[in-house]
Amino acid sequence: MVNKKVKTYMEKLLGDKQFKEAFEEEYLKLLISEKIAKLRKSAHLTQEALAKKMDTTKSAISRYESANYSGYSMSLLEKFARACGAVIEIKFVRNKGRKRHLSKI
Amino acid sequence: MVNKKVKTYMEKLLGDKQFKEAFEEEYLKLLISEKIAKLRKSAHLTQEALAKKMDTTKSAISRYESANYSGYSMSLLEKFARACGAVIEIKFVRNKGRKRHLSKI
DNA sequence: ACAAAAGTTAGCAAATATGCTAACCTATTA
DNA sequence: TAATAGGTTAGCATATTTGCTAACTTTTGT
Repeated sequence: MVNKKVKTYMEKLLGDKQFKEAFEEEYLKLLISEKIAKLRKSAHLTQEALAKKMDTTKSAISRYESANYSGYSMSLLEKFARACGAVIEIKFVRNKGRKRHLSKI
Repeated sequence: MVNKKVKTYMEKLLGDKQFKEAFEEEYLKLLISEKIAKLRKSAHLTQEALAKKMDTTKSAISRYESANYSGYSMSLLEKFARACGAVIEIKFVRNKGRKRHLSKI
């Protein structure tokens, strides 16, 4: 667990809507690039070997695994997963609390 | 649970690599269109209301929720989720064993 | 039945993702 | 040292996605 001061500071920041949205977006990107790199490695493939399986080039793979890339498409991630012998699972999780709805009251 | 004959037949089909890949891809699409439509409804938004929140138009929303659409990008899904007060979780699951079971689908 | 609201579809311009080539960097190893 | 393998970066052409308008169909409510 992170230091408590940092934690409360982050909570404060995350209270700011604008910051929160930007943070979540950046964080997701980071997650994806990290995850696909990890997936490739777990399949014991070099970027070039994977590129061959995906009908693309190693330079493209490098781009996708780079932390500041953001243009992922589902079809790309699907190809990525398949070439690594995996399957994608995608889930939408509603943030609890905050917005109530009239119908719920 | 599906009828047993159907189940074994599906298992046989899914043993065919080509079929399996096509099936998984189509199934994922279906899942996404279904999931985002469900998400929107759970947020009590009409397509038009959601479109406003996402800075687009209701015709676009309709397209994304249609079962034969396949061009999803992560940034779009991200926008979708945010506008509905949700967060995306994405996971790559390595297929370990050789046999797939319908129960997992 | 009627009107309004909600959802669908087609076709277009602009924006964005993708694959490619080619040059470059960094380790590892013969 | 040289050579090779793995990875990174930039710039370009093509392909795909996205938002838009406008007309259309379906559903809902009175």
